[in-house]
Amino acid sequence: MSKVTIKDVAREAGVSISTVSNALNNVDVLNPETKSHVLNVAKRLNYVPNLNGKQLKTGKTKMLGFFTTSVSGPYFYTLVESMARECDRLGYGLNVFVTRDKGVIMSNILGRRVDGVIIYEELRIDNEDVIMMMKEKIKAVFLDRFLENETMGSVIFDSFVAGYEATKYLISLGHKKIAYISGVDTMFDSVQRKEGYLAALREHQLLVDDDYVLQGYFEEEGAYNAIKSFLHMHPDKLPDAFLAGNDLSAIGCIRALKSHGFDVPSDISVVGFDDIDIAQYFTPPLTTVRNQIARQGVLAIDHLVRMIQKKEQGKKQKLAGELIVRGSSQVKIQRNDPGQE
Amino acid sequence: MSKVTIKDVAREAGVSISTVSNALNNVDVLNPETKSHVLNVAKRLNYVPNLNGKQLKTGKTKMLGFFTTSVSGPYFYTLVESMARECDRLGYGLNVFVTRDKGVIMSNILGRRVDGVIIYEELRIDNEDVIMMMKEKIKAVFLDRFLENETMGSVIFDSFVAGYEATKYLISLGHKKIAYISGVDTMFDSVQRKEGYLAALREHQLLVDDDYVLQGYFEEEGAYNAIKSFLHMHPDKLPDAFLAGNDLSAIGCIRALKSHGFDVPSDISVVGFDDIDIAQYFTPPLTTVRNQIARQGVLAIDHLVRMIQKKEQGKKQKLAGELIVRGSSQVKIQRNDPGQE
DNA sequence: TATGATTATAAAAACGTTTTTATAAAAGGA
DNA sequence: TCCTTTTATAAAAACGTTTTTATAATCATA
Repeated sequence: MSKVTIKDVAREAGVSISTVSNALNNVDVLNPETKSHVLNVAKRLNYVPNLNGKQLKTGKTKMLGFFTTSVSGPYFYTLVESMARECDRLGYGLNVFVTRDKGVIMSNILGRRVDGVIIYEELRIDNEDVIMMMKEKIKAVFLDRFLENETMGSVIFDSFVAGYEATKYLISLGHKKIAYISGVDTMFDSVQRKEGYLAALREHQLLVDDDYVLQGYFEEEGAYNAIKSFLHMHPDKLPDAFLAGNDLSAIGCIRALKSHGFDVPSDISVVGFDDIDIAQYFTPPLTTVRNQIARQGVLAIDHLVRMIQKKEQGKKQKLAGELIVRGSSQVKIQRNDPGQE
Repeated sequence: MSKVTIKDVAREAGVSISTVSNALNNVDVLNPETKSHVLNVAKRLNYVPNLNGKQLKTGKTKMLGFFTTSVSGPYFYTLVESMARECDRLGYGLNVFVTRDKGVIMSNILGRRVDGVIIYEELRIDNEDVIMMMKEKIKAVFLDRFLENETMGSVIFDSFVAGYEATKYLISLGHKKIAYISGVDTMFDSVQRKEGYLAALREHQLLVDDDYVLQGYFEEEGAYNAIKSFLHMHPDKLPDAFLAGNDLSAIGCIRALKSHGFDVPSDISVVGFDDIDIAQYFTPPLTTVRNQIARQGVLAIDHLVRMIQKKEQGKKQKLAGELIVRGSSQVKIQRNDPGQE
């Protein structure tokens, strides 16, 4: 227990605890001398206010919560780092909960451990919970989730358009057989990107083949394995290009292709999403649709803090991607001998 | 404010608040019927205990704090993920503070926002602060820092031995001119690894050349640039091997070497440290000294929780590395033409 | 000089819990 | 039957703050 309390300071300084409180929170009502005297005593005693007492009384914790299923990988660390820094800048702390336990989540949110929350979509907080949060006037911003709800905020990346544009880009290079490496079907981004991909294919009357939709789980290993087994099962159906659900899958995909003796991009083009920090350094550097992850984090925090401090209404913010063309994609080479490798 | 409090539950159930409290915390003193009745009412009213009230009274927050300068990159995300999961498993939450602001750090620690803290060494909390933390009986575990202090815990990786062994390994392959890519000199691991490297060189009467100690800042880009400028400034002093301060620098180093037309490992061997998740998938797969990062996180949390719950004394835990030989290193090839490329 | 307004400080209430202490009823023993 | 235990619940105190209300002293005004 923090030994020295406001009472000790009051006693030592020979004033009342309200005077100490006023001095510490510089409520401008005190005689300047009294104030500085109190402050000196507080310093001398190494007084640090107990935050639990403070929080109980004020109802504010100056903490924001981030609830997620993972913090691993470039997507999450970029996000977390940007949010944590923005919190720090704004005088908040960030509580990171890596859990799927609804009880933990709800007792922390409704138990007022934090003044507001950022929720990563994969948690799929159900409607009932959202309604309860609304009733309790919880301030919340959802990431990568389209929330119909009026009072909650959300920041999403426009994955549909990103998928659509990336596919159109590949088509424009002359690729016809384009495969998609999907994430998990509970993930908004994965689904949206696939929808965009399918829309572009249909628009160009290109083949929509179920075999061309692989499961890579948004992870390097997942994509690697998916490609390996695809090449094994359908050696005759080699696509012209792979559209990977995110950069991590693109990297796994390229590794798998390389290990089978294919060259990227001259044999097969690969495009990813996100433009994670290592995308530009990979060999070959990844063509990708940039998702300003750090910006998402900052926007989410800023919005949340405004909702808390300025009673701002929750709003939807949708960020557009930007196609970054690098070395992992190129114009389709029409080979004379169709059976390469 | 969470509208419904324990008082509301008490009133609605027709009992006293102490009875409600006892029912909720199943203190076994109540008539089972009373208890279940109270529980039902609480559930019906969607009662969630206010954590600030609870924390104030009990003096426990069931939160641990992690104070660090960054959460980016494989090292940190592996660490944070493992700590957050272990916290969740043990019924704690994790507060992540990415800051260098001593005021923020101290007011959160001494203000009892958390029951205990994990401190990443780079923060270099000074001795005065450590003493104050001791006086206040703060439970703390330091990561990657050798704390002389008796009452605080620490978990470190034995970077000296790791550096020594890695260097000896390179020497055993026949390499003589071995360069080291250092991190920052305030980082324990970087310094220790370098010391181990130097010790091994001396032991084998090998050249200790200041030009062979580069600054890579423990980052991919940093190492990349360091190698580039080294190759530019000393084209005649090409080493046989690079010992990179961590895997990220090893990756940057290899990229730079490749871009100059060198092959790794046939021209130059490269060895890293940590065995980050992508090390095995890199091309070539990295030879590295494994640092069980996730294990460090778990050990730190477990130890901290025991210090809190079982009043365990703070102790020092030192983890040994393990050399993982992969594709980025090989026996030195004695070329006839010493001036390759 | 007496009165009302202002200033500076103190006292008390409140935040929502848990925990200690008190009270009342039921049960047990002689 | 009376007294002592036990059992079940209620009341009150406490945690460390902030905030509201009260009090005393000073100041201005008439």
